[in-house]
Amino acid sequence: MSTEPDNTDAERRRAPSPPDMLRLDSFLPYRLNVLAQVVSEGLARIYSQRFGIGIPEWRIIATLGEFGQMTARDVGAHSRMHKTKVSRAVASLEERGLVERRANEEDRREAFLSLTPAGLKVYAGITPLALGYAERLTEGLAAEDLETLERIIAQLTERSGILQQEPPEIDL
Amino acid sequence: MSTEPDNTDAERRRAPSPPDMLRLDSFLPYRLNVLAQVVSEGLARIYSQRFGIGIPEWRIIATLGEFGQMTARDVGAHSRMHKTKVSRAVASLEERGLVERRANEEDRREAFLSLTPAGLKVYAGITPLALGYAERLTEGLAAEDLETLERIIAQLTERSGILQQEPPEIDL
DNA sequence: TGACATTAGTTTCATATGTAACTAATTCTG
DNA sequence: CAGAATTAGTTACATATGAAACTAATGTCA
Repeated sequence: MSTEPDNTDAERRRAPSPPDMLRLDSFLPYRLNVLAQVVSEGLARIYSQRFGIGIPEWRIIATLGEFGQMTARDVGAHSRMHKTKVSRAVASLEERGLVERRANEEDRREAFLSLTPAGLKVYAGITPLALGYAERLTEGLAAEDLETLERIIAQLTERSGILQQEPPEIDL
Repeated sequence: MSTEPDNTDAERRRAPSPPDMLRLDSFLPYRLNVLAQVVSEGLARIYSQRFGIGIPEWRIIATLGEFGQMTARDVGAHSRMHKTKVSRAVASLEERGLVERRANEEDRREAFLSLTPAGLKVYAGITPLALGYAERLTEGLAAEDLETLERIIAQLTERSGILQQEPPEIDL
């Protein structure tokens, strides 16, 4: 009941004893996760202490800083954050005077969010630090590799979205 | 290349009139995070329901499945999980009879962890699903791009480790 | 040897998170 | 139009998490 015959043998190294061998060090979901986590933490270390905000708050500030005015729903959709996470982070930012809400008179379920002047200041303070971090992170890479990376990330992100739709019921 | 990489916030307090623009859609830490999350969730969707285990548990099973016998410390170091997360996940797996501990008689602080036969069965069940998922995820990519991706991920992971000013307790 | 430091692992505690239930507003259907 | 269904957003609750304190074993060094 163990094996599935659907592994391409091209890059499949037949490994030790028992079942299908999974090499974590070359397993893409795992590698991606480790990298993303380490990068996120490294970046957060730069701004969290200094500006007293966490990752979800920063994402909201960055999104509003870039797009100006959005509903909570759109912020969440764009940054792929759960709506309760967005709701709580926005509440916290509003309390601290960094974000303000303006009710949409045409649909009063939603509200437009935007940065206050104080919020813009935080945005302006963190942005160069964030850009500097990304710059230091990638400064060893060839420009061409960086381009390839961005293209592949886009492809994979789209593809993984598509995979969600497919029937999660495979055989077995 | 654009700005000074060493901007202490004292120097950067006043922002350039329009703040340095941050485009989230091409900001690497952000893109990486979105991708990793979406991929992780997609994979977890496949095994969590069916086998009743979460991400930390799966990582431990995968690590022990690959390396056979390790201490909790080494599992954590290899999979980059916090030691309390490892501790709790191992406790849960032991309770369910998927992992067993064998005290190290030469150093009784630590114990060797390994998969039980039942744990091996879960490992054998999930592994082909995980490999299949990764396969479907990347099947649209050119083999060459995939190689490049893996190389860059390795480079960035190492680089981001170096960028940590205050290394917590992670080696590798 | 005997304090002191270190290490593996656990537990405590406060916080962060997601699911599901909820409110209020809007849209859809007949 | 009424009532059902949907949607934006919040809240309640249970779980997951990490920092720090703790336990027990080992290492260090005078």
